[in-house]
Amino acid sequence: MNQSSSELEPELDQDRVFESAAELFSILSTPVRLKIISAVCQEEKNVSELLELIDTTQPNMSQHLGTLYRSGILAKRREGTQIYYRLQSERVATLCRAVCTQVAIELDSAGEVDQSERLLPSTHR
Amino acid sequence: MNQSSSELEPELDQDRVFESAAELFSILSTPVRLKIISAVCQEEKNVSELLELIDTTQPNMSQHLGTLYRSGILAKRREGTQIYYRLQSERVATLCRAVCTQVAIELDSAGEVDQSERLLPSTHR
DNA sequence: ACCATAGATTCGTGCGCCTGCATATACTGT
DNA sequence: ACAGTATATGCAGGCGCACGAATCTATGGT
Repeated sequence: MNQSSSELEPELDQDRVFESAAELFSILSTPVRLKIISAVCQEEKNVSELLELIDTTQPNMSQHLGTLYRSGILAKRREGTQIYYRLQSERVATLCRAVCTQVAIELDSAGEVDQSERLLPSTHR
Repeated sequence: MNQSSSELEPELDQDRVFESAAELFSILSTPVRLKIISAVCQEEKNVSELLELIDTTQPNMSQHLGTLYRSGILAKRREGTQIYYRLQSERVATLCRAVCTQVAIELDSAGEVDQSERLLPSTHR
């Protein structure tokens, strides 16, 4: 029943950890946001530049940027009328890179790979 | 406009990668499912055992197990009336472990750590 | 064959989130 | 001060999903 790693930390903390982790995963569960993270991964970009890279409306972009900013994943910097967003959490960047790389490999080798080791099947459901 | 890593792979694939990755993140965006993964991380468990560990109803548990099974994250094995679930995708396990460990560290050191490096703020709004 | 138990499925409800549209704010140049 | 561009915000529609309650299916024991 007690599966916490340390007896000093009650399992109540376990719940909070899972909730926070789930929250983070939830923020990353949108293709647009993943594209944004990927776009600002190397260098900061302003909203207009992001709009050229990612196919969405400006208000929608702004909304997603706001979500990523409030969650602490992105940071922003004003320069005149433009606002540049950059990656704040390097951990998230690493996470996204790792997952996207894996998924890319899985997708690339379509059905050639053993089903039992697929990270995510192409036909989900 | 063209930001794909290799010119052999059109950016269309990029979209599919992000979509699949987002789908995976979406599956992991629920505390209950993270708890399930954590529970079967070491050894397989049947539904009753999982119900003792995780506070939810039986139908709800079955639903989440179905989602995790269809997505290829879990595998199941029948033994009499009981059905044992185990981890199918070791990559997902590694992913969850890494993230949960990080989040745990962040939560553990509450406000003692530099805000600029938080994986996820505790007050996410 | 019957009953009990383990687990899955169905249905309905409510909430949150993504999206599009319209509008508002902020800064620059003249 | 005004016009124009860049970005943010408010609002309403719609879809998906998590949850609860009831029901169905399957297996084992007697």
